[in-house]
Amino acid sequence: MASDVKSLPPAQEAWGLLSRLFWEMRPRMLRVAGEFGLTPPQLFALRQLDPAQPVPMRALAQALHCDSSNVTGLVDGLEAQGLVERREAEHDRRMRMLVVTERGAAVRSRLQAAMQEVPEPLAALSSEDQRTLRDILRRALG
Amino acid sequence: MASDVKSLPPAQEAWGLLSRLFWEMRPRMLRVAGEFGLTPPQLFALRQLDPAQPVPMRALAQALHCDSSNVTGLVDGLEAQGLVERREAEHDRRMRMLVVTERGAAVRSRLQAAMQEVPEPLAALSSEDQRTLRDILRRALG
DNA sequence: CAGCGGTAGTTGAGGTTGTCAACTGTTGCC
DNA sequence: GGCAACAGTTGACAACCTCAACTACCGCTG
Repeated sequence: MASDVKSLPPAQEAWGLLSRLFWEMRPRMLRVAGEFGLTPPQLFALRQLDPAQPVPMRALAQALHCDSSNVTGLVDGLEAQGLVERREAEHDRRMRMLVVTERGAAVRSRLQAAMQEVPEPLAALSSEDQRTLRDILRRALG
Repeated sequence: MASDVKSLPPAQEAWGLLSRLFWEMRPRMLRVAGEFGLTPPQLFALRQLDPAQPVPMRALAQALHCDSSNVTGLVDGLEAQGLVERREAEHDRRMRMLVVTERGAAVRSRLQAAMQEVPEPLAALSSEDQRTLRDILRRALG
């Protein structure tokens, strides 16, 4: 029954292992979001925003692969916590530029640090494996 | 500004690249769920269930990292589509065993195949890179 | 065997996410 | 000026998710 695992193509087996890794990281994401008083979608939204460069809400909607009307509510939440501000755009009064506040940038930074923490299974690899893994992923995604 | 990217520890850079890969796979997951008439949580639930071995709902809740009451509604949906059945447990009448129906197993199988399809960036790697990647991930997660 | 603590699952309240359709205000172009 | 297109909001509606309260059941212990 389990013997056919051996016959999987290498890339497919690798992808399966990666899927498992990500599934196992889900609780951590939920925990981090909770620690910062954010819901997961709010966390993704804040992570997506760049404190150094305001973007219109439309851009955030595209980045999150969701409807604009959804972003309205999401930003409402972030704005209510003082993490983000809606600012009028210079040359187009239809747009509202999303500006990450100072407090928002601080939260985002700590949040990023928590999310970027290397998962145990990868951290346990040898230095050489870590470097090789990085090199391969650079070739794939760089 | 971007120069500090080079100074990232290999494992952390690798993890960052993997995070990006998974984020990019999100649309595919949403599409697959839609194609089978499932919502993403329902997809995860069905994927989690083993057609060969019924489990109590409690086990599914733990596997999904969510509350039991949530699973009630999730299973309601799957059951309404004839993909899953609630069956009484043999020796403990508190439990309801979740049984994947024949139709459920068929859907689950096609769904798994779609999700297991190797993402483009990994598929584009050389055969050697693919094998090396698999070997490293086996060491990390095997 | 009666009772008691603990467990499995459901229900209902309340808040968030997400989509779609309809709407307002604005822009760019003919 | 007029008009199609765009940005964002609103409202309706469905789903998700948690918590607290509840029912039914188990197992143990006195």
